[in-house]
Amino acid sequence: MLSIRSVKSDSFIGKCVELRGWVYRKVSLGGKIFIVLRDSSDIIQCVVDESKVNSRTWSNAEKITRESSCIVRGVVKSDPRAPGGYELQVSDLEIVGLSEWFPIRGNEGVDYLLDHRHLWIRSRRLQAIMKIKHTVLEAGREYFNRNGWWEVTPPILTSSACESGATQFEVNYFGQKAYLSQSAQLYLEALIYTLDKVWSLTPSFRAEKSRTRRHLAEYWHLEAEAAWYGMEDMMKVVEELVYYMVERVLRDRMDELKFLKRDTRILENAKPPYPKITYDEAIEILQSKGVNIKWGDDLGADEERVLTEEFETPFFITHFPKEIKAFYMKLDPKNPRVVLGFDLLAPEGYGEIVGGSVREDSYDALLKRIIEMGLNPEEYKWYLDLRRYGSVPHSGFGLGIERTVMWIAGLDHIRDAIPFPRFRERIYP
RNA sequence: GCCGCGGUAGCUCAGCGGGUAGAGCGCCGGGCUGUUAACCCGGUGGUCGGAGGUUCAAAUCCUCCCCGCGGCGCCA
Repeated sequence: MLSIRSVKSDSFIGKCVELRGWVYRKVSLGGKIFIVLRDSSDIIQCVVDESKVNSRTWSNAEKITRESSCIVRGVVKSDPRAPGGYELQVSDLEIVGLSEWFPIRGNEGVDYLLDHRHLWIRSRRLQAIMKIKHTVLEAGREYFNRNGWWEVTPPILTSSACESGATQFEVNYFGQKAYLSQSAQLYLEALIYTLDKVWSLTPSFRAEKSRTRRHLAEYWHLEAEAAWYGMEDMMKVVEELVYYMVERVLRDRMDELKFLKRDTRILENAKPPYPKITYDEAIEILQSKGVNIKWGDDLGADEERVLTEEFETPFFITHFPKEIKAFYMKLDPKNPRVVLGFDLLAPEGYGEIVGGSVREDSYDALLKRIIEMGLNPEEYKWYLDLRRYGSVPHSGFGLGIERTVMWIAGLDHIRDAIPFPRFRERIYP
C-alpha cells in the first residue's frame, strides 16, 4: 500500500496508483469535485472530473463527505494549482466508511474541541505533535539503550505515599488502600542494586487540580537512576539525553516543526553543556532584576520565567535549600543547608522539564530527614532497608515527556502534548 | 484551594440603562469545469447553563448552584 507522501514525487508522475485514506476537505463546482485525501503521511488533492470518470465514481464523489474513508485510484500529476504541487487525476473512487456530518469544521473553541478530542486528534496539528512525541520517546529509549542502561518496569499501583506533598489518586486494591504512582524513583533505587543503571518510562499521576498550562493529572515520566553516580555525572546524562531528543527531532521531524511554525534556531542552539547556576545565584539574579524574593523561598512560575529570559538554552539550577525539596535528596556535605539537587529549565519561559538529585544513602541521615519532614518512617521501611544492605552512593532524575515535547514543539499548552489529556476534572473522552 | 473572565442556534459570537431572539459559519435545496477557510441564490435553525427572587414584563436586575477558560499554588 502506498502512502500519500511517497507518491508526491516526480518519479510517480504519470503513474497509476491506489491510495487509501480519509477525506480531509471537499469542494465541488459544476463538473469537478476536489477531494483532499489525508493519511498518516500527508495530504494530496484528488480531482474527480465528471467527463472522465464512470457514473458510479462520479456519484460516489458527489455523495462522499468530509472524514469518510475511501480507496481512490488515479494518475499522479504535477500541477501548480494543487496544494503541494501534486494531485491525483481520479479514475475510480470507492467509499469504505461514509462519514456522518463531522462535528469539527475549523473555528471551534477549546472546550468543544476537548469534548471531541477523539475526533480532533485527526487534525494535522495534533498529528504533527504526536509524531514529534514519537521521536522524543524513540530518542529517549535509544539514548539509554546505547549507553548501557537497563530498561525496567516499576509498578504503577503502590502501597504508600512515596513523596511528600503531592496528592495521590487513591484506588481500591482488593479492599486495601492503594495509590497510583507519581514517581517510579523509589523502585528504581531498589533496582540499581541489581542492574547498576536503570531507566523506565511510565505514566505518573498527580491528583492536583492544577490550573496551569504545564500540569497534567496523568503524564509520561522518563526516569533514571544509577549507582555510583554523583551530581555532575547525572547532570551530564540529563543534558546529553535532552540534546539527543532535540537533535533527533531536528533530524527526523523537520516537516512537523515547520508545520507548527516552530523557530528551529532555538533548538539548533540548544547544545550542551548547559549553563549551571546555583539556587544562591538564581536568587541574586532575581533580586538584581527587582523581584521580591529572599533566600529560602521556592522559585515559583513567575521567578522561573524571569530566569529563563536570561538563557537561550536549557539550564540547570542546583543546590536548593533543603526545606523546599524532597526528603530523599542528599544534603551537600559542604553546606548542609542545601541539597545536592538539580532542575533543568527549558528556555523561552517553558521552565522545569527535569528534576533530579543525589539520593541520601546513609540510613541514619535518611531516617532523620524523614522525621524532620514530618513523615512516618513505618511507610518507608523498605526504602530505608536499601540503606541497610550494602548502601551505595547514587543519583537519579525524572523527565516530563509532555513538558519536553511542549518545549521542543513550541506549544502554548501541555494538553496538546498528549492525545487524551487528563487535567482538572476532565476525563472524557 | 485562591483570584479574574465567561456560559445565547450544531459552531463562533452580538444583544445585557427590562418590552415577544440576531449575525456569520454550518446544515438542506439549486447553480457554477481549478477549488485552496471556494463563491452566488433560496431555505432551515433557540428550554438564552440550572434553580429561586424582584417586576405588569427578565437573555438583560438580584441570590445561590453547576460547568468551562486564563493566572497563582502544587510539581515533571
